[in-house]
Amino acid sequence: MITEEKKEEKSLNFIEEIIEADLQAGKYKEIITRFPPEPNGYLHIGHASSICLNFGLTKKFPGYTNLRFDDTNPTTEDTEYVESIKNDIRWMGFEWENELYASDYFDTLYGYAIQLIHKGLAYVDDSSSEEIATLKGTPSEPGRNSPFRDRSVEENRLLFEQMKNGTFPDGSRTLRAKIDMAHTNMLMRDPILYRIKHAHHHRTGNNWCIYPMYDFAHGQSDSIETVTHSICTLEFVPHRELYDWLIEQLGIYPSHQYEFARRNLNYTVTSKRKLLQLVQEKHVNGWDDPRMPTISGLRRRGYTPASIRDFCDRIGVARRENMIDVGLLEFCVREDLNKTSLRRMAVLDPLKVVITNFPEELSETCLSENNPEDIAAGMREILFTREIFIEREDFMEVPSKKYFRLAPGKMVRLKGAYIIQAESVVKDENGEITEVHCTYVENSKSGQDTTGINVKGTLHWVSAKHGVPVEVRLYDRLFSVENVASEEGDFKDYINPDSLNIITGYAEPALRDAKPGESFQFLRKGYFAADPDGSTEKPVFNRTVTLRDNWAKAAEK
RNA sequence: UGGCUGAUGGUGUAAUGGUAACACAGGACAUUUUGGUUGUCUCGUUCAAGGUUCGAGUCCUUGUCGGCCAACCA
Repeated sequence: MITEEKKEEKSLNFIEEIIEADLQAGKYKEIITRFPPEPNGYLHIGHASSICLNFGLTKKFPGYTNLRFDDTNPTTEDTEYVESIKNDIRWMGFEWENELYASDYFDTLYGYAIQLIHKGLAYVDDSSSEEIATLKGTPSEPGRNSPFRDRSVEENRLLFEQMKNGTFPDGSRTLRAKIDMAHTNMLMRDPILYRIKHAHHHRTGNNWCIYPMYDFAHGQSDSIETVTHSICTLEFVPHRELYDWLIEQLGIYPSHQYEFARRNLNYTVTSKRKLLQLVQEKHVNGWDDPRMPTISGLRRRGYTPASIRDFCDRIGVARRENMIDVGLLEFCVREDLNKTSLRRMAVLDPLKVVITNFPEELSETCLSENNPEDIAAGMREILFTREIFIEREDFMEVPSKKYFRLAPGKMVRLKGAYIIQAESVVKDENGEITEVHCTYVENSKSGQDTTGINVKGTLHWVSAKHGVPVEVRLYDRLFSVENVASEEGDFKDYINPDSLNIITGYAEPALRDAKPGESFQFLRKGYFAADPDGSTEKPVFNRTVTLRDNWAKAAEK
């Protein structure tokens, strides 16, 4: 038997297993999932995981996925967020079946509330929020009944109607489910279903002054949409009991809730509250600042949809607490960009090199591949001149052992051009090296080298005559500690002060035509994406990620 | 003092009572006109103690440790 390679099928995650079992049991012919963001902020890498899960499920199994905005809290929500969320999901490469809003169901939800009142399962409570909290008890002590718990159905109906009609001020009354104030699950101790908020809603305007709480909107919306598998994160586990209770009492379509563990990334915060704070207090330049873990930030940073999807796929789905190394995300984008991005040369920290035996006026055409991973990307022309820039770190007057870049008397190859040898250095009054004088080796031109000389180092370079200045934004992680949430004190104390370093470098002229969003590999330096702030006169590039750098690792030791 | 939930290399995820695997990270070598890429090799793991079983990461018991739950947020 020579070939027995049945492609190892990737094992299913626990949610896929549930779905497969449901499908096989004939419980459903197709499945319906939903991605339910609240439009109160921008989507981040954590949402990406949920998006890939929910949309991925209905790519793998028959069915579809809805986009539903969980817009039940008018004071925090805005259409700006709605638009950005839609844009980000599409950019990620997913399309929803229906665009829906919890606010579209306000009438239905109101009807559901009336039903509960008639069944004697809901009552209007006049208690203040403090009183409600006091009577709630604690996880280990039972709560006590509200004095308003035993109002008649008729009285409740009337009061709830008045709540709806705007008779009462904010906070003066709530509608509560009548369940059990001694329940071991705190959420079952007569949860609030409706609260009064005289606030403008981004979609329903001033039509309503009462708004349903999450627990009275989410499961009901799932049910209205006949969502089969309602997937959320672990902190909603205690809500499931209430989710099921409401569906049962209302006698509506039984959607089911399944929970997975939120993905945590080290050196990163993904709390919307904290991200909002970073934006509002201008620690970053907006939601799409390339240091932000938002989808829009990652996009501007140069991350590709494929790399983010690959990342989500690799980290998987489970129910245990986790802390994922942000290095994996970087690996994913390197892997993607390595295959697709065009190579260009840019010197970020220039040191002038004069090739003393090269003619002053000559601009010699050299060829270099656009992408060694993709022959079809072809070659491009670059101009070689007597004066060029190399990276300052690529020259050492007194080289350390194993350093095989440029040093006095040493030879290196200039990528796509000639082999040069360093002869002497020019220094300023501070002893700082300002120029390196070299000679080039005749007949050593790239592709036509007949010298037989073997050099270990190959450097990137830019012609001093033809190079164009570019602004380069070097990003580093936004936080200097691995687990920001577990640190004492204010999370902002752990912001990395060096998360952004703006420099001016010299790049080959082709980079002037980079379109915003386009990604390049700057040879030996990393992947860089053109930023919309740039122009033909002054291109701007964001460093997505550095290349792997074994030399830097070795040099550290 | 309660309820819910979880525990597999440094990290993440598999193994569905039958050889603990895959990826990332780390290390070594080879290849390379990017100290990139690629290839080969290497490193190291079932929370603990009992029990059931021919056989336990998986089942049972007890314990230990972690996470979540007392917003008119979602």
